[in-house]
Amino acid sequence: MGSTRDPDRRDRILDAASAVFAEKGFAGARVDDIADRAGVNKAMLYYHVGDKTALYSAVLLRNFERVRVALDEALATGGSARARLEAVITALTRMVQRHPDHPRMMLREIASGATSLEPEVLAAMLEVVGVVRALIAEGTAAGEFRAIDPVLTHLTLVGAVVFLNATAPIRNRAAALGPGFSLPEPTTDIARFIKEMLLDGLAADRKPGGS
Amino acid sequence: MGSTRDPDRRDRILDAASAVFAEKGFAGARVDDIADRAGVNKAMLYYHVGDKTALYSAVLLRNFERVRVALDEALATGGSARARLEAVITALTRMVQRHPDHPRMMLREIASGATSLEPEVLAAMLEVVGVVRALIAEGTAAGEFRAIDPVLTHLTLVGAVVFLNATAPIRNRAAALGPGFSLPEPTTDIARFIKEMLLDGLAADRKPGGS
DNA sequence: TTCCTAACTAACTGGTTGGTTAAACCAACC
DNA sequence: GGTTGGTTTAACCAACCAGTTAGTTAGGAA
Repeated sequence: MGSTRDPDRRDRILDAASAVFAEKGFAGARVDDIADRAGVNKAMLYYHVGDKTALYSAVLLRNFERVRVALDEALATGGSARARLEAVITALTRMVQRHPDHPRMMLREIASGATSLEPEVLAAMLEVVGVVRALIAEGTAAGEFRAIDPVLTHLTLVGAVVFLNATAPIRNRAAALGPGFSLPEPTTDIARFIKEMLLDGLAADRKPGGS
Repeated sequence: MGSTRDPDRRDRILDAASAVFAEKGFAGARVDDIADRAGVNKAMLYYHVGDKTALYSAVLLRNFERVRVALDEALATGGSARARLEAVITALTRMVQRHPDHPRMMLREIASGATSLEPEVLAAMLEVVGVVRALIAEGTAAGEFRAIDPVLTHLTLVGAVVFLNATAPIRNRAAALGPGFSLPEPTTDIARFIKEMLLDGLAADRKPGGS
């Protein structure tokens, strides 16, 4: 039976937890803080979701599901592998900007070696990785992309999207320190940059033989 | 005056702190744990370095200095901007693999928005960024690189190096879960991949008109 | 009305943790 | 052999924090 008082209390709890975990990390997050932001008594977190680790896993699972849905939509646009890859980059960029909590949490997970990531969450992540990997492999097979490692390519892509967006606060702080460093880019600019960079490379003259 | 017993006790403390901060993050790190790993009494940390935040900043400052030196060496090899950029990528990759603590700490800093990064540390970081940024700008001016945002390019580059290396543990865990996912790459492979990817792009056919 | 159960709360607990302190130690110099 | 001053230690403490618990509220069923 759902709550008689507030049916989506669990969602509000997960929202608050996502924000706090992203901001402070697992160890830095205070359960009382999460409860306060969610506007509920702390014991309710334990009643509705579970302990701190269960809360953490629940947040990651929900957030990965969001990404998976967004990627499925991007792939559904059809077209060439390149066109779909561009759609994926756009979707990822929009996702990262609309729900910045998720990449922030994952950055910390990567830093810690994902030692505490539950198998369930790991599986959700691999599902997302698989989508992009398959797309790149398909593009390579179709002759659209160079023969290139699909997993490393996927990581470079995600790394670029996450880095360019997640470093925005640090760049703003840098801009405040010294002049001529600021880079307040609009959403579309970052996505466009990544597409150009990854697809066409940095070199002005492309060497065809340079496998 | 330095310690009469052990002149590099401070270095040993910083080494231990670096390892623990990288593994657990600032909030997750236990001062007692750092002291144990350094093989000293906890009070020695406060005597030689300072409190937990001072310890953290001292570690980052030392680690950034290492990166700066490595980049200076890479730039000193001379040659075209492209050649020097390749040297930089090699140096960064080697650096990340030899001292993985630093990128792990910085990943967490990026995740938290660098709100707790002291100005002194921020300046050390900007110095490193400036080196690569200048090199890219020079290459663009010389016609070697396309006209492209140097800071975003730098971030993409660093993001790729860090991501491809820092995700190794998570990929190994993934490989243990499902078959056909593993990617145990040797050092040089990752550096070569990044060079090809960033310089020549992903596309099999480069479109010259693509801005 | 009475009883039952899910939802909720305030207050507490037991363990942890960053930081301190007073005393001890030790090498050098007089 | 005594003194000085940097170095080291064990023990301690106050604050903090995840998790629990005893008890309350409200709505629906009998």
